[in-house]
Amino acid sequence: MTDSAKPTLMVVDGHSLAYRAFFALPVENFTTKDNQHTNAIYGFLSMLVNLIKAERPTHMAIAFDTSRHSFRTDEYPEYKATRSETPSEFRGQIPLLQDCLAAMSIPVLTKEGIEADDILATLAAQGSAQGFDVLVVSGDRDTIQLVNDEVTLLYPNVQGVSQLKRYDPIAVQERYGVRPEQYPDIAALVGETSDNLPGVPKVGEKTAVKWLTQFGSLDELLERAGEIKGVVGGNLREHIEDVRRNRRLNRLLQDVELPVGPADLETRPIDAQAVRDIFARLEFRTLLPRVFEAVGEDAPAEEAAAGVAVPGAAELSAEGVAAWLATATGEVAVTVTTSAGLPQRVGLAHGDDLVELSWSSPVQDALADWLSSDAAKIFHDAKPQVKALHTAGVRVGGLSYDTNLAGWLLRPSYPDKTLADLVDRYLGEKLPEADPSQLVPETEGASPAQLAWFTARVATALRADVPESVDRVLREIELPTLITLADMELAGVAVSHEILSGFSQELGDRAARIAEESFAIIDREVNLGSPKQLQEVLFEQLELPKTRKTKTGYSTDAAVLADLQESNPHPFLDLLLQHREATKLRQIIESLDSAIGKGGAVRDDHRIHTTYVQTGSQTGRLSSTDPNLQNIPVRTEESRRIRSAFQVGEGYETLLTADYSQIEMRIMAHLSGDEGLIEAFNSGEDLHRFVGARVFGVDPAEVTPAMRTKVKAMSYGLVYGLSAFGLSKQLRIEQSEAKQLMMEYFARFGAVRDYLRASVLAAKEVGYTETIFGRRRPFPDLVSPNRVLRENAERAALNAPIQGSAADIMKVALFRIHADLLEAGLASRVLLQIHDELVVEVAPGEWDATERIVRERMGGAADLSVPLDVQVGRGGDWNEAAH
DNA sequence: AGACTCACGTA
DNA sequence: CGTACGTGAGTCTA
Repeated sequence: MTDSAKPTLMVVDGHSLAYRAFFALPVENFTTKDNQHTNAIYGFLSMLVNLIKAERPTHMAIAFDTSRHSFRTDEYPEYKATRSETPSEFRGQIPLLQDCLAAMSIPVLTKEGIEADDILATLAAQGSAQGFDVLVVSGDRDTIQLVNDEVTLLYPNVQGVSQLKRYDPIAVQERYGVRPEQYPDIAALVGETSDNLPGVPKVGEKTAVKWLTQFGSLDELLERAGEIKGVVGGNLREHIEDVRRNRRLNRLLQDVELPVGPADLETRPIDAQAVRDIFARLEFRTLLPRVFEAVGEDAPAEEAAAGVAVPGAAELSAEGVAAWLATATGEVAVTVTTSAGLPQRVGLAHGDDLVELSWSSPVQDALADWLSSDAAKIFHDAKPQVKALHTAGVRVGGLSYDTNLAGWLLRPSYPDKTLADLVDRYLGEKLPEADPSQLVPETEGASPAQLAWFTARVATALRADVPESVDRVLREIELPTLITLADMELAGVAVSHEILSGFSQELGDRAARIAEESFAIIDREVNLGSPKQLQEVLFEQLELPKTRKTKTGYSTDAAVLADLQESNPHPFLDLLLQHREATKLRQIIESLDSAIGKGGAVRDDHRIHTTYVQTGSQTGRLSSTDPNLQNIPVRTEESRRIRSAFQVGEGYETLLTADYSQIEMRIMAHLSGDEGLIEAFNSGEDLHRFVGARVFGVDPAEVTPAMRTKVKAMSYGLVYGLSAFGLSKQLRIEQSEAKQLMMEYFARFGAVRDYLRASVLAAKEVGYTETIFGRRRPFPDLVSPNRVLRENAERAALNAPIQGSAADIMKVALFRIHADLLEAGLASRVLLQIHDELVVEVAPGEWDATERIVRERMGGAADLSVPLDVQVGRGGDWNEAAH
């Protein structure tokens, strides 16, 4: 029994136990929505939690193998060679399991060329020497040799990992008939099929034990092998070298050099938030409370919820509101419920003082002044509420915090966007919500005032977490942008149904014609929109060569079809591409057409009102939905007809488009300080011509279109972390030529490469990237042991400050233009933002003033070492205005 | 009905 | 083996 005065060191073979869990648990039940298998992780953690609870170790470590390769395979290449390939579904779980362990503050130990069991052996030896009770947890029988009075082995029963058998010296003697240190001798004689170590034929445990008892030791037995009679005696003499080799290989190293010793492995408090995060990602629900219970900590979310009393709200009259507002100093949290785009009820919270009122005309008057004043107001997801108030004729002022935006800025990768999510995450409480599945809900949802109260408390919690630079982005960029977006969404953009429907008809007819034609060629009718059926036609019927693999088969995307057309020309391929193009355009047109007149304050206003999702990206960009107006086709002549349907609306004179030229490359020039690139932008020369001249060593005038294409692809690729492989694929050139191109490029613009390298390195150091304005994006995967994850993170981290700074600059320009137009009393208004482009609707007689504001604000949005070039166009529709 | 995959539009 | 998005059709699953 464990002496309670002695510390307990528990060392675990992570690999072997996770592997057992992998086969013990059905993978179907343990797959996240992102298709990540988690059965091994779950099974292992479940076992570990039970162990911690039962054994209460004071010190702990988990060891993992680094690879198949070890000093054992060096000596005997066949070692473990018969083991089937580790399934990739298993291998992928190991880094995630290690992430979980990191969150639980449990040290993970690995060493190149050394197996996990050798690490266990070393720690066990050190631990028992230093006065620990040692628990070795492993699924490998070789660890039996470690058992002694201080070291106990916990070994999984045959079925799975739920039951562990405890082996002390007595239990080993009972089970195997020898002392623990003799077990490797038995194993050497019998052999270990799972390690591909053949033993002596016809010799099993019984015979081996008999011999060892008889001769006293393995050495003695081998020495006097001649004395053994019969077939087994002959077998032994024949396989004596195998036995010696087995014994060498199954001896565990007890002197592995490790960066830590037992004393360094003291259990530490878990990182509750990190555990919650990764468990959420792995969709583990029941495990969370078990973890907290096992380590003796409260599960904060559940525990705290019970104790919170939500204050009730007083219903106020118009007079009451004015009086209440007069006494409410400092920030007030506001929640406006809306219906059909208009305010419904308003809840206010000032500390624990909650009031609530219906949006009716007398109340409106009492509130309007305060709402539009500078008095500080906190919202959660203010935009729809601001829109409703603007529609009701009350402009919102004093927006001081938005918990939705703050939550996003703090963790742009997290999908928790609702107030309930934030209440859970930052307060550890549960927001009362009505169960939508019940007709008469048993639980009542929070009232508007209570929502405001929760919002205010979440804001306090967030403010404690949000770094100063990020808080500035919130106050100085995001909040002003929010007000602007509200007005842009309300304004909408006029779109001609006539133009769209005519074009749609035309494309529909064309698609039908192409389909007929293609069916004639392949002699059957298939659904050309079905990748599955297409694969059948292309790769079975027409026997075209198989292409790039996808999850479910072979790709039939446009790039692949173009390649096929080149190598194996077939009329069907061309028709298929044409069909895709026509149906795609038609589909875009149809969805635009059906969006006309919806979502605005006025029905049938012939305009499209998109919704900008301010928290829709991880870089700081906006996204646009319902419909997405940021991906309207533009590349082909035909697709530009769609843009001509976006027109200047009634009461306005013309559309103005303004876009930043090469903003990302300019940011790159600024951030890298590359003198060549800065000169390129200051020279006034065409960027790609200038760069091409430098790279190819010719005069700018001598840069051929082919040269320009190459450096252009290279320049843009840089921003995305493009490799020589990717560049060669895009330009359809040899990889060696792509490599050469990159070399030449960096020979002339070396500071760019230096910057990119240093920027990723710095991100690895601090764990996040930062834009020029201080917006951050965390990148935990930069230090992931999983190569794919890590390299993806590296490319994203390379791009984030560049794309993010561009987004910041555009937002600054956007809200300043919006503010200037309002302040100048102009009717002209910004309608659309497409990342580096704005579309403005200009009222009669306001062109000059509007253009001046747009140019000034866009050009002056940031102070870079290169100018921000702005291109302005004018026209009656979006296509015309683009020139 | 809801989730997933593929393909494809934009910056 | 190139970043950031949203949408729609087909297909699979419950």
